[in-house]
Amino acid sequence: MSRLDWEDLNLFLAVAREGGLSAAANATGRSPATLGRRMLGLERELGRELFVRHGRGYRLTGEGQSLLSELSEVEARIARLSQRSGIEGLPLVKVSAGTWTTLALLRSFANLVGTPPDIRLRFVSGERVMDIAHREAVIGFRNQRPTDKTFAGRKLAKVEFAPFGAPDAPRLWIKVLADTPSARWLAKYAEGDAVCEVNSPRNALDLALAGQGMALLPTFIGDSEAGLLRAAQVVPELTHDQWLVVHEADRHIPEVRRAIDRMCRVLEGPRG
Amino acid sequence: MSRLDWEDLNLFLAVAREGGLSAAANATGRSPATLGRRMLGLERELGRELFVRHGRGYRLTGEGQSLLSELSEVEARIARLSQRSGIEGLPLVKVSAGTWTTLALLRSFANLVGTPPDIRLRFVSGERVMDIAHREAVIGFRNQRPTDKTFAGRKLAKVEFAPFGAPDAPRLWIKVLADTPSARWLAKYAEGDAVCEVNSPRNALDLALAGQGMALLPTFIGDSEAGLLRAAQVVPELTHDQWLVVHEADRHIPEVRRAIDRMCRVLEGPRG
DNA sequence: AGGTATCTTTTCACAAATGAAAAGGAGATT
DNA sequence: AATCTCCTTTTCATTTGTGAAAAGATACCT
Repeated sequence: MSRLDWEDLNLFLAVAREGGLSAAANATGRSPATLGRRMLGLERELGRELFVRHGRGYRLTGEGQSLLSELSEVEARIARLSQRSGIEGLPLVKVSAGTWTTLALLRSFANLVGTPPDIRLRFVSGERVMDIAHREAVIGFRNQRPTDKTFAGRKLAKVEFAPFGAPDAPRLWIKVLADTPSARWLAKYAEGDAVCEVNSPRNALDLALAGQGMALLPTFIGDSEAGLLRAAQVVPELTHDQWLVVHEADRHIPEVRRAIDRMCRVLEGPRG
Repeated sequence: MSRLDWEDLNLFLAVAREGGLSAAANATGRSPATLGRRMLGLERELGRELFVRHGRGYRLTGEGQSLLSELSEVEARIARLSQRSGIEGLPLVKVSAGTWTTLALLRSFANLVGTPPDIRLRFVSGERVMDIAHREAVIGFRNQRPTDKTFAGRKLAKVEFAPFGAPDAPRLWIKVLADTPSARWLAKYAEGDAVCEVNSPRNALDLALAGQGMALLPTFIGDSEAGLLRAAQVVPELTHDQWLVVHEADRHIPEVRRAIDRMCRVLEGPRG
C-alpha cells in the first residue's frame, strides 16, 4: 500500500482554485502534463472523484469541494511555518572561519549580505573544526585544498603573519594561549617576556591597538589597522594558503553561490 | 524562488519520530539516502536547522521540536482525509458496461469484489459512452477492439441475441425503445404487434420473466434464466464481439488488474 | 455552421530523484 | 584500548518523474 504524497494535496489546491491544469501550471511552476497525472494519482489514492474533466478545464465535484475547504485550513497552518518576517525569512548560509578571516568578513558585512540583504549569514566557530559533510557549516575556510572530491575548493590569497604594534608601543609580545600555528610559533620562538597572555586571538589585536605590545597578526588584518605598523618582517614559517571549501552538492545553490562570490571579492580584492 | 514541498514535511515527521534515517526509511518505504537529502533540502527551504546529525542518528534541535509539534496537528487533519471506514476505504474501480453485461456482472458481484471485499466497484452508465481517456470510467466494455494504442483491449466471448420467453408466454414481442442495435433490429424486422413497449432494456427482461411475451436478449442472459426458453434461433446480424478496454496507463494498477481478471473469469467462464 | 482560441492529453527525450551497495564514522561493548 | 555494531554519507546505475511540443477536443464567437 502506497501512502499519500502530501505534495499532491498542495498541487490539488492550485488545480482546484485555478480551475484547470494550465492556470495551475502557471501558479505552481509545473507543467500541465504533470498536474494532470498527479491529480489522477491523487483521486486514485483517495478513492474519490475530485474533478469532472471537461474540455475547458477541471470542475470540482462535491467531494472535491469538501477536500478544497479542508485543505485550505491545512494550507494556512503550513503557510505559517515558512512565513518568517524580516531577516528570518532570508536564506541561511552557515560559515565556518578562523578568528581573523571571520573578522575580515565581519568588517565587510554589508557587502556580504547585499543591499538590500538577500542572504542571512551565520558564523559558526568552535573548538572543533566544523564538519561540512554533516552541514555544521556550508562554507568553510581551510588552509589546504580539500582532499575529497566531494568538496569543491577555491584558492584564496596566501596568509602571512607579522608582528604588529602601535608606533610607540613596547617591543614586547602579546602571547596567545590557543592551539593555533601562530600561537605555537610564538610560544616556541618568541624572545623576551610577554607583556600579557590572552586566551583569545581577538583580544591580542585589541591589546595591540591599545598600544600595549606586539601581536602576531595576519598581514591582511594588521595592515588594515590604521593604528598599527609592522614591527618586523613576515614570519615565513607561518605563511600558508587559504581555501574556501564547499560541499560539491551545495555549490550551485543560489544563496551559497552569492555568498561565495561576495566573500571572495572581499577577501581577495584588497589584498591583490 | 522554489516553494516548499509538502511531502518533505511528511518525511520530516518520520525522521523526527524515529530519530534517524534508517528507522524512518523503514517507516516510510524510502531509502536512508533519500531521506538524508530531503531533510537537508527542507532545512534549506525553511532556513532553519532542524536536526543535529550525530553518529547514532538525528536529534531534533529546538526549532525541530517546535516544527514536529506543529506538523503533528497538520498530520492529524490530513490523516482524517484519507481515513475512510468500511467499503469507502477500498480502492475504487469505475466500470462502464451495457445493460446486459452490467447485469451479468452484478449477478456475480461477490466474485468480483473478493472475499473479503478488497475493491469497490462503481458501475457508471448513461446515454453517452463513457470516456476512458478522461477516466469517466476505468474499465469499459466495447463491441470492437480499441483503435488507439493508448488503450489495451482483451477480447471476450462473442455476444449472440435470441428471442426468449416463458414456456407458455404469447409469441409477441416486447419492444425496447432505445438506441441500441438490438432495439433497432426489432423495430425493423419484428413481425406482429408488440405486447408492450418499454423504455429500458432491463424492463424487457422483467416482462419476459412475468410471462407476458418474447424479449430479444443476449443468450448469456436468457440461457441463465431458469424461467426462460429460447423462442427462436439466434439472430445472426446481431452477433458481435465484446472487448474489455482499459487505459494502458491503468492496466497494471493492482486493483484494476484484480477487477479485470475477475470480470473476465465471470464473463468467459460459464460461456466459453 | 464553421472557424478559432484555449485547454487537456499524449508522446518522447531528458533530467532529476531514487535506492543498493560501499565506504566512512561514531558510539557501545567487551 | 580495541573491536564490533549500527547509522550516516557517498557513489553510481537505474528508475521515476518531468516538460516541450504535438495532437486531440471542446466551448465560444462570428
